[in-house]
Amino acid sequence: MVLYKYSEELAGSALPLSNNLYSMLQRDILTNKLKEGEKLTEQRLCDEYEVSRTPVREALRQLEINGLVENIPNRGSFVVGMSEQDVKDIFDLRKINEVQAVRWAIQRITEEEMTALEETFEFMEFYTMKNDIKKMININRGFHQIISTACHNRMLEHMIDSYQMYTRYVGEEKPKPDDYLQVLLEEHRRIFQAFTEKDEEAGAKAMEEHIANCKLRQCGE
Amino acid sequence: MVLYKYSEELAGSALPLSNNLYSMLQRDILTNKLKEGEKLTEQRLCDEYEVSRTPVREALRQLEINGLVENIPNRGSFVVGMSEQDVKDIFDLRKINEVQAVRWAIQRITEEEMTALEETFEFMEFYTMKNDIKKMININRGFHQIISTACHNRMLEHMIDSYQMYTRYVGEEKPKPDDYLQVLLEEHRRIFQAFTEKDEEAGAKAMEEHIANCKLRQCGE
DNA sequence: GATTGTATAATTGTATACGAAAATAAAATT
DNA sequence: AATTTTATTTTCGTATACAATTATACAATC
Repeated sequence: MVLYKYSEELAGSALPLSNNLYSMLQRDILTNKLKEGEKLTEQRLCDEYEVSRTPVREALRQLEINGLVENIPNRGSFVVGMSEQDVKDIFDLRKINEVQAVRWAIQRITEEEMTALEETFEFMEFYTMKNDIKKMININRGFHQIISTACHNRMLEHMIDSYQMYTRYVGEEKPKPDDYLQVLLEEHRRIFQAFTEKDEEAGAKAMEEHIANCKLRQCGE
Repeated sequence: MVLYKYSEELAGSALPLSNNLYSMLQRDILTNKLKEGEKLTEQRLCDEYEVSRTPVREALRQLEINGLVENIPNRGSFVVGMSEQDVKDIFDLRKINEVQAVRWAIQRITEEEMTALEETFEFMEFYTMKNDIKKMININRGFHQIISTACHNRMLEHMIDSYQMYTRYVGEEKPKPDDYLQVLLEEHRRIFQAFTEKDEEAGAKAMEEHIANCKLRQCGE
């Protein structure tokens, strides 16, 4: 079942998530194709994305909820976007919440979830060996996804899932050092090991360092 | 300016936020008027809320983002709703994040924000004296709002603001003990005092206990 | 009787139409 | 020339229309 999931992505194109208008606009804002402060005229989006106003408006309202767009009544929608500071701040946020998630997950993980986590980690080892960064990025998401599910706090899971997207495209085309995947793998190994040993403190520490490192790698300094 | 804000609410009706369709549906899901699993046919919502399908669809898509509604393509929208466990979980989430917010806020609060916080706290004292629960609930929101702003982490502020709504209607018509406002005021006094003394640890502790108490008061046990 | 196939109705997804508000351009006034 | 006023255009907010999909009802078959 987990195997199926990754082989599906493996078979499919490089593009991970659905390409509905909402995701596309999200991507284009986060990758700065649509710039901070820019006005998003509905008709313009209709033309550029080749859809009618109804789906455009629906997407804009969704973007408004997660703060990527600001809507001023009767005046229009404006890109809010994310500053470099915002991105750093989100890594700090993710750190707090995902550290807590690991703690709860280690306490509450089911056998089935543990199997999935194990399988996923093995995939990570495999694709590190193959040096396939693209696959690793997808599997990495899966790894964290399993943890956020395993903490059995539906709202924390929801929060982690929705905040993950803000940092999704950060440092995407930044050149990676040769040992990038090895380092990433070792960070995940420490997290995974904390699960096998049911060591909450070790898990919390490993996750905290992992996200701190992600922040360093992707934001620099 | 802060004064204006509250006097505006004072003059206005009891209903705090805007009564657009999104807020109304949100309220009706969270107060269980629309029940878990219930299908939300667009036409039915048009009839019941007396609007056309366009705003209905926009609202449904927004509710989907914050997880109150699930949308299955070509089949429709279904109420997800919140279990009692979810509500408890959210208080735990809020605890983690608002404790962190207090820490950062104590470090980073501006003079202007400090003045606003002071003013707000004085309003709390005033309405506790007047024993006006409705006003206190609004001002309470304002108090926490100022803190989430003062932490100067735009994304944490956004998170706190959006998660606040999940517990907004919880225990609303539950009878309150006689000393309810006094107790609430004292909890806030401890938080406020931590700000005046710039004591991060005291602030964190006060906020943690405050939210734990909110959970106790509103969820019981 | 249960199951499959077909016709009908209901519902969603998208496009378009129209009134209202705002932005812009042009004309009139100081 | 600068400012105000008016007219025009653009854009938003909402309603409605139509095609595509799904659900339902009913008949036919096993």
